[in-house]
Amino acid sequence: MPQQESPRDRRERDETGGGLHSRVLAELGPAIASGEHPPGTVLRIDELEARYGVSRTVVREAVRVLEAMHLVESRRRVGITVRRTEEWNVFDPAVIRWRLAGADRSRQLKSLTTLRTAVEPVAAGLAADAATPGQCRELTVLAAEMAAAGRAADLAAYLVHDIAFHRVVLEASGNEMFARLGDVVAEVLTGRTEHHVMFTAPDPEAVTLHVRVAEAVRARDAVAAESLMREICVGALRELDILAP
Amino acid sequence: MPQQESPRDRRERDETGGGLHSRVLAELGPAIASGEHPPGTVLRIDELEARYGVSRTVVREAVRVLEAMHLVESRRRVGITVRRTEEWNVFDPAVIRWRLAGADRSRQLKSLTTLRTAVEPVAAGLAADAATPGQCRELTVLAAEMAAAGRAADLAAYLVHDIAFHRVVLEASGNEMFARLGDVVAEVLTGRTEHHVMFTAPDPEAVTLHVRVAEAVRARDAVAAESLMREICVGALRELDILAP
DNA sequence: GCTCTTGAATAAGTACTACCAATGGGTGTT
DNA sequence: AACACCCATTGGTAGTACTTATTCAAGAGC
Repeated sequence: MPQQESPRDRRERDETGGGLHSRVLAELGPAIASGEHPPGTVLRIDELEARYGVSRTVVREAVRVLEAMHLVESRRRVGITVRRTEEWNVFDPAVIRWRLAGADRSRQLKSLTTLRTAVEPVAAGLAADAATPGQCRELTVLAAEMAAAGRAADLAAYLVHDIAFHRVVLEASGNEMFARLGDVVAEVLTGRTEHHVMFTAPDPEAVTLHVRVAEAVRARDAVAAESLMREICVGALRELDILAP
Repeated sequence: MPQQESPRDRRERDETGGGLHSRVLAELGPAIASGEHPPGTVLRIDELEARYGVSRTVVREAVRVLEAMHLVESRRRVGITVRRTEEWNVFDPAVIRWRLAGADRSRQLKSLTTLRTAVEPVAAGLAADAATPGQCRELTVLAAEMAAAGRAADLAAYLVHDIAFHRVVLEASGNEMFARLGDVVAEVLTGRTEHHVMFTAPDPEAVTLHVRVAEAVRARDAVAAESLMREICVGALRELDILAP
C-alpha cells in the first residue's frame, strides 16, 4: 500500500522536482538567499557548470528563475551578479523558505510575523462575513484538533492543524491575495517549529484563542474574530521576542 | 544631455529587457494571466517555438520562469499545463501587472486594495516610530507635491508622487516585507490610473489625508498615522466600488 | 464476460554539445 | 578627454540522444 505523501514530502518534491535544473536551483537559491554569496558577488556560468556538473543549458534555466525572483541579474561580459537584498522578491514562497533556512532566520521570522499581524486579523474579520458553513465547520474541527494535539504535546500534529487553521481563515476571507498568503504563513509556522524557535509545548493560551476565533467566525462576529486573531498574532510576535531577541 | 529614464521606462526595460526570452515572457505571461489560455490549457514547446519564431532553448527558459511563478506546470509526455488560478504566485509584481492589464482588472484591483487596507495602516503606524528625519522630510515634500499636482489637475505628476509617498511610508516602517509591497502598491496605483478606474481629477480629500499622514509621522503619532492611512485606503476602496462596481 | 496486470509503442519534455552572434567593459592610442 | 578596438562573457540556434509518463492492446486470472 502506497503511503500517503505528507505536505512536507509534497513540498520537497516540487522543490527539487525531478528536473536537473531544480536541483541546481535548490542549492544555488539557498546559497544566495542565506547570504553565502553576498550582494555584489559575481558568478559565471562556466563556474556554476563545473560546480554542479551540469550543462550550460541547465545552469541558464536555473539562472533565469533566480533572475525572475530578482535575486540576480545577468549581464553580458560581466556575469551573474547577486542583487541587493532590497530588490529581492521576498514574497516568493521559495525565497522565504530559503531565507528561513539560512542565517538571519529570526530577523526574517520577525518581519514575517509582523506581516501576519497586519493581514490575518483583517482576514479573520472578512472571514466572519464570508465563510461558508463548511469552512466554519472546518475551523471548529481544526481548533479542536489543535487542542487535542496540544494536550498530547504532539508538536508535529499541532503544527499541521495550526497551518490548516490559518489557511482556512485566509481562504474564507474571500480575498484572493489573503488566500495566497496561506503558503507564507505555512512557511513561517513550519520554520519556527523546525528551527526550534518555539516553546517545546504549544501555548495553551494560543489554543484557546484559536477555539474562540472559530466560534466568532461561526457566530458571524467580525470584530471579535478580528481582535482575537490580532491577539494570536501579537502573541506569536511576543513569543519571538522572548525566544530570539 | 541624456534624458533621465522614467520609472515607466525602467519597468518596461527590465520586463522586455533585451533578451529574447523576455520578449516571449512578455507575450505569453499576459496571455495566461489574463485568461486567454484558461487553466487546464495545454501548450507544447514546439507550438510556442513556432508561434514566437524562437528556438527551443528560449521557449524553455520562458517556461521555466512561468513555472517558478506557478502559472504553469511542465510535465513529460503531456506538455505545459496552465495551473489553477489559486496556485498562481499572485504576489509576483509581474503577475500583478499582467493581470491588471487583462480582463478582470477591477476584481483584481479590489482585492489588491483590500490588501493595502490591511497593510498600509500598520506600516504607517510603524513608520511613525521608525522613520528617519530624512524620510519625514521626504513625506512632507511629496505630500506638498501631490497637492500641487492635484491643483493643476496633472494626473501624471500626481501619480508619480502618490507612488513615491506610499513607497516611502512602507520603507520607513522598517519592515522588509512591507517595504517590498511598495512595488505592488505602485502597480495598483499605476493600474488604476492607466485603465481609467479613477476620477479624472485627484480627490482633494485624499490629498489632505496624505498631508496629515506626513504630519502625524513627523509628530511621531503612531495611532494618528495609522488611522489616517486607513482612511486613505478605505477611501480608495470606496472609490473603486463607485467606479467599477 | 469482465477486470486486472503486463508490456510495447509513442509522444513529449529533458539534457548535452558545438557553434556563431551580439554586446559592453577594458585598454590603449590619439 | 575622446575614440576605436579587442575579447570575455552571455545570448541564441541547431541537432541529437535520453528519459519517462501515458496510452492502448493483449493476455492472464476470476
